[in-house]
Amino acid sequence: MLIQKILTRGVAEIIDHNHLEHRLRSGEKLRVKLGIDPTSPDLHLGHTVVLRKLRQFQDAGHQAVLIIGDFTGQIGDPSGRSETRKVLSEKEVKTNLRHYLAQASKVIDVRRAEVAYNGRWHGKRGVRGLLELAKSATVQQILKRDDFEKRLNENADVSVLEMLYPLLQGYDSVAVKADVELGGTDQKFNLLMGRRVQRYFGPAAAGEQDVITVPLIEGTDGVRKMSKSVGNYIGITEEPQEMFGKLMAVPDALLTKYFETLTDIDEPQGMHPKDKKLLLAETIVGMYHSPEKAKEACEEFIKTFSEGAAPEKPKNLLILKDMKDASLLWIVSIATSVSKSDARRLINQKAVELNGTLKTDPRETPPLKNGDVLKIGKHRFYKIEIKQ
RNA sequence: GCGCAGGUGGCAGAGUGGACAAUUGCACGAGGCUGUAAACCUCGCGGCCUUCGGCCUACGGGGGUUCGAAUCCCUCCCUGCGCACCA
Repeated sequence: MLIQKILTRGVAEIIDHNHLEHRLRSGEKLRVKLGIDPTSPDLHLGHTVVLRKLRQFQDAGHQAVLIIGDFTGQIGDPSGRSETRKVLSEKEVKTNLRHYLAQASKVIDVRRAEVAYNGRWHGKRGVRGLLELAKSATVQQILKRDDFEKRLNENADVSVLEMLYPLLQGYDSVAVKADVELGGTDQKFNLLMGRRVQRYFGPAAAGEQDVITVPLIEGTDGVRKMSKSVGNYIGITEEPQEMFGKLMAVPDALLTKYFETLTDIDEPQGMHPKDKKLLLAETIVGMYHSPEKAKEACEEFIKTFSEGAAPEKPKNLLILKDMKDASLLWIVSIATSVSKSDARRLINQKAVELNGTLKTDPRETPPLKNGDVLKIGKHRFYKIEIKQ
């Protein structure tokens, strides 16, 4: 049952499927590798897809091995888009990791996972080791990577460092003797490179790893992959209310995928899309907070958006006592942390309401008192709190 | 190193001495319609203001020409292409 789930649910591709299935059924304890990125300490739902897969392996008694790319992270990973990534110090990597693990623990059992910094082996191997590693693949093979090929065709640059990356990452598999490696579909090339590198280092490795790729999920815009930089993500530490709201804003087309990759329940059939989404949102919020909070968030959501009432627990806006005479413009600007010009536009566009009354004069200095509710746009509510 | 072509707002991409805070598309924001979905329609989208208007800062960095520069000149930095090696 669990084996079946591992092999099918939320899976994009398995290489080599038969081999892996055989090993899973053999009862062997497998070492399952997952590389994590020390540059982004904040996890969003997109990250959980692969973590959930790892969790399934843990539940089946296998050993999770998390690889922290501290070494590669410190050199600065230019892969992916053109923007050069910032280089992280050792300290930053450590801090990020702490946050990462704390958040990941909502999905996997961190205590039972092995955590390894790849600096531990790459640091020792030195230039000689690097050159040895460089022999494990040909330039042609490396350039087959879609991303590289595309960029070459577009005359965008591909650095030598980037070409080395798949190999360095692949060597991690040798170092930790990985039996299986997990990753998003975007990682397929690198994961396969791990197999090649393992083959090259032969006896030192435990054989070639099997590879499971999981789908990348689109973010709240429904188009681009969920990512922090695009801003279409749903963070797993977000407040229940916010998380719920974001999930409800996701386009319907994503429902099936979200149910499959982000939850353990199956998408209900014949239900109104909105109700499916409510179920989805409640389920997911329940997973990262608690069923009670999820229920609360759901009720709150229906109340505020379906019925248009003010929420129970809006974001608080603190106002100092001597600022009580502040203009509406100023208040809106502070609340939304947007420029005054933008705030002015919002007011002009009839997006600002105070206690349910439309406010259109930026210069007005509304008499504020504790508990007043400021509404900006459709879904931003702020509760006024006068502080001494 | 030499030659050529470029570097414009979050991105793409116009503009090539005054009418440019800069056409347009995407993204984004607000309003409408809805199910805070999609699609669609309208408006907005550098900053600041006493806003049918005014001011400031901006077109890779610096300097210059001019009444006036994103637009011309010099210089520096960056990118791509070609040449130079293989021939």
